[in-house]
Amino acid sequence: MSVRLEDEIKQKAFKNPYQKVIVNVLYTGGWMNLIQSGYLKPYGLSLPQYNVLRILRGQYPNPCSINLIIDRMLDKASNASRIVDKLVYKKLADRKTCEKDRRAVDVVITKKGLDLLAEMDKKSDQWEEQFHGITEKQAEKLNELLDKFRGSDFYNF
Amino acid sequence: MSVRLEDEIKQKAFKNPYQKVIVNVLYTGGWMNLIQSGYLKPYGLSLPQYNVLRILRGQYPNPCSINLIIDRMLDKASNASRIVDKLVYKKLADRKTCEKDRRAVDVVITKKGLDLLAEMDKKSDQWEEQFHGITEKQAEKLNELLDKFRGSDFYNF
DNA sequence: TTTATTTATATGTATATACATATATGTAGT
DNA sequence: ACTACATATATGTATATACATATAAATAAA
Repeated sequence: MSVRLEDEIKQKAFKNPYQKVIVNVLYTGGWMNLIQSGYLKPYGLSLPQYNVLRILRGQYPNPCSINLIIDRMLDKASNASRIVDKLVYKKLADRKTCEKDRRAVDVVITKKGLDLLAEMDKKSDQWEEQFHGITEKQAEKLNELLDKFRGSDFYNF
Repeated sequence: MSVRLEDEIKQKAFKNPYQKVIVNVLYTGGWMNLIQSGYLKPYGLSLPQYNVLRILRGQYPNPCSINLIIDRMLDKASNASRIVDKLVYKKLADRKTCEKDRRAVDVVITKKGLDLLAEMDKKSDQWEEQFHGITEKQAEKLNELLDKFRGSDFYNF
């Protein structure tokens, strides 16, 4: 039941292992997104909406500014305010102008939002088990290699 | 100059290494996309457009059907035909109805498309070196772990 | 042959990202 | 106070994905 990447994308082979890492990381990310979407769908949330909602819960009962949300988001988003729009529309979050700095907004998760996340938490362990195809030691090694791989960041090509 | 994921996304810690792998893969993918976009931008191509163009070159001088393109694409796209639209508009590809099966289309890369890719090839080695922060052996190990990680696919939650 | 089903592609809609720019408020320099 | 600049957020545009559905051609069934 092994799933070799070369098979899945029907490519002969890679020029070198680095090329394969590039494709492999993107492919694995896409695969995870698919699974994650399946998990989120019954709750009517997109992945970015879910992530922002969890960021809001992380600060609760304190408010988040849009900048704080952007800071915490994985994929830098210039549209955090539009994602918050959706959450506010669904009444999962409240937004009002910040008293101290009237340029900023205070975004807070609502009771409805907290309840929804609590509901989702019940299934999250079960969901995460899909990703336990490797041992804990291997997962640590994988993280170490990914971190090191990104370390090349400073080339700044 | 190490770039620990916990620092970058300002999170305390992860519950377990599996959770970190999930975030790490997505984060690394986003990081790669950023770098890749920087590389593609001067040529006026988006990443999907670039990938499809390379698929077309891979078949040249034979034509590709939309289905073949979808098959070869990393991230299954229901909109391969719209990406081809853009390439045709930029005269990087030609599209015409297939003679043998008039439901299908024959998509072929143009001379202009081949020239563009040739131009880009010159810089691709230089670009890929950004991803050589690990040794070749480590890259192989990384691939092995990612493959194994995805092996859990069959849970089908 | 007529009808039904499958297949290949295209299109419409909602949501998302990336990028540029607009707007309003805050802050610093003079 | 006045001006210049920085900051926080919002908005517009182009492109992309995911999903559902439409259209037309091919194939199978009757």
